[in-house]
Amino acid sequence: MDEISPPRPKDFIRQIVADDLASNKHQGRVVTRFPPEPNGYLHIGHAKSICLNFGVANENGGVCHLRFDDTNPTKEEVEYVESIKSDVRWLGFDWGDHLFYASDYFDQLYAYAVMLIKSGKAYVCSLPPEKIREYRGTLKEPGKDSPYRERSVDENLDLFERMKAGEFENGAHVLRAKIDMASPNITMRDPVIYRILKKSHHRTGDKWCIYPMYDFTHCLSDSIEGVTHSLCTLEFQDNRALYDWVLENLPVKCQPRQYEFARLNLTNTIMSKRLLLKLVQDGLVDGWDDPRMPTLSGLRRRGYTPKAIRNFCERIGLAKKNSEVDIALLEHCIRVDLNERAHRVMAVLRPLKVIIDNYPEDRTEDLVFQNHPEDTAMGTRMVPFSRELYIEQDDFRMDPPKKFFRLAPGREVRLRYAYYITCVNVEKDEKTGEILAIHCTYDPETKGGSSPDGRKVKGTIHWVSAAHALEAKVRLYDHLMNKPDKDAKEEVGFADLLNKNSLEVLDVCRVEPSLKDADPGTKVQFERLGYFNVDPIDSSPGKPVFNRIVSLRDTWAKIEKAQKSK
RNA sequence: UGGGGGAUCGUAUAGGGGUAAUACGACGGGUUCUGGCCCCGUUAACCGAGGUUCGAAUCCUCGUCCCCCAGCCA
Repeated sequence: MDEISPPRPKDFIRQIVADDLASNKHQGRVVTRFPPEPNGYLHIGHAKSICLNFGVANENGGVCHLRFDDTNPTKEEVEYVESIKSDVRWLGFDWGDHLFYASDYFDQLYAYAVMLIKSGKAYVCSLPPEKIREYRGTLKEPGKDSPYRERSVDENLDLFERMKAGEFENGAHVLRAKIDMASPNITMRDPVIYRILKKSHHRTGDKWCIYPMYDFTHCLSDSIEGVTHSLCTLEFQDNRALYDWVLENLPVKCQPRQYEFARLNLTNTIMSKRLLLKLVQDGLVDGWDDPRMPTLSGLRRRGYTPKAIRNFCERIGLAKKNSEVDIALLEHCIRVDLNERAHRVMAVLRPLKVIIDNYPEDRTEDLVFQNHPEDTAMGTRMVPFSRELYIEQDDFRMDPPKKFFRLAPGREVRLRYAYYITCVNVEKDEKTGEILAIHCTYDPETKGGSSPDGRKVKGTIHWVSAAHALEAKVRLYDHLMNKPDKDAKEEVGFADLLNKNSLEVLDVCRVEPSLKDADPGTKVQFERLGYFNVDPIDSSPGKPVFNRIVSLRDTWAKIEKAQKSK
């Protein structure tokens, strides 16, 4: 019998959904929604919400709607709508026919607002913005009633109608719910539900000059769509009272329930739309899809796969506690995915010339390489070998430290899938002492990488044939932000946190010739180095540019670091 | 301190009265034609004080600390 691993314990949201299903609370339906505002690009934090909402629906035979919360035309653009749709699709989710826009409901929303006025539960307030703020009170002190609070239903109806007709300027009047100016929950102190915004909307054009506020729109949109579980982040906990109030005071068909979970925070990462925008605007990154950005478009360009991101979102868990996930987990997830799927190839990032003295000058051999050492189904390929090669500068030391298993004067190592070579001489610039080339001899008996006499070599290094290698540009990415020092005496600002070394461009790397025509978006493992993506934008035919997605775990680097700190 | 929330290994999550578990990380070892992958092991936590109970991370009481709310943003 197969071992069945125990199912991962359900998070609190999934427990609620399961309980509701068990008690038949929503007649067996599960309807969720992912409700982005089209005012920016999606990032890894949104991925958490997307995976949750679509995940919960998919797991329970339900549906998840994609609904744009487009109630503020001053901030929203079609460009964002399109990028959001393609990012959600890329992540691997399908909303089917369930694509909605809050703006589709503007007529209904207006009608609902009129109902509220008629039942005496909403009024037009003509206080200017700063007075509204003043009347709202503070955290400790209750607010006081607006002088316009007791306007007659007829006057309210007339004014609201005229607001809609465009008779007033921005800010002249607003429609407010009449709830309780003394409520300890500030959200309930007669919240504004409609405001005048003389701005054309990316979907409704100039039809409207009044637009509903989030609190009024969201719950009603959920209700109109028959959403059962409305999942949002923690900062909306106070808003839930208003969400429920609106639905309870209007003749709606169904009452969805709102549940809140903690948003994702990641170490070494900023997630705020404002700061992300600042990075772009200040030219600190290359754009929204800079491979260092936590945006889905940035991660995609970096080379992260949807599968890895989904897996990550599954593993971070879900709770109501504010937390910060270690970015090492994200990196772990992409390594797991690519370890399984990426072809292994040879690339030398910082080339050091090696000359095999006893290898014929005019000879070239094609050697057999595994595309994936653990998956023979991925096949083999031929890689040329010749007298002059490049190896990694890091793989040679004049004076090897302890535990250094690579090449050094007199040492023998294996060239992966090729021959054993022994370093016999080092060519240096007489003036600067710079190493120009390494002279080695090879053992013809070790072709393919193993010796008939069974002798062992400690190290295996990667290489490319100098004459055959392709010159390529490679970008090494590191975390965009440094981790804040918890022991720091003073609060450090955004600028101090920026990692100045988040990008290193290597212009003259040498990669094996098979990479010449790699398609944009191809993900490979440069053996012993890391996983790399063929940049979809800067690569051109025959001239791939590689983005490092993530390095391989590097045990030697740790050993060396430990040695140096002694 | 008006209201709403939250506190479990370094980090993120399980555990809903009965042996505090899993993953990432860190550390050590095995294996190895990648110092990768894989395998094994070690490390390490219930915010505090009372109470209820044979037994409390879990239930109760009182504290402490952290987060959110005073947009005509979402």
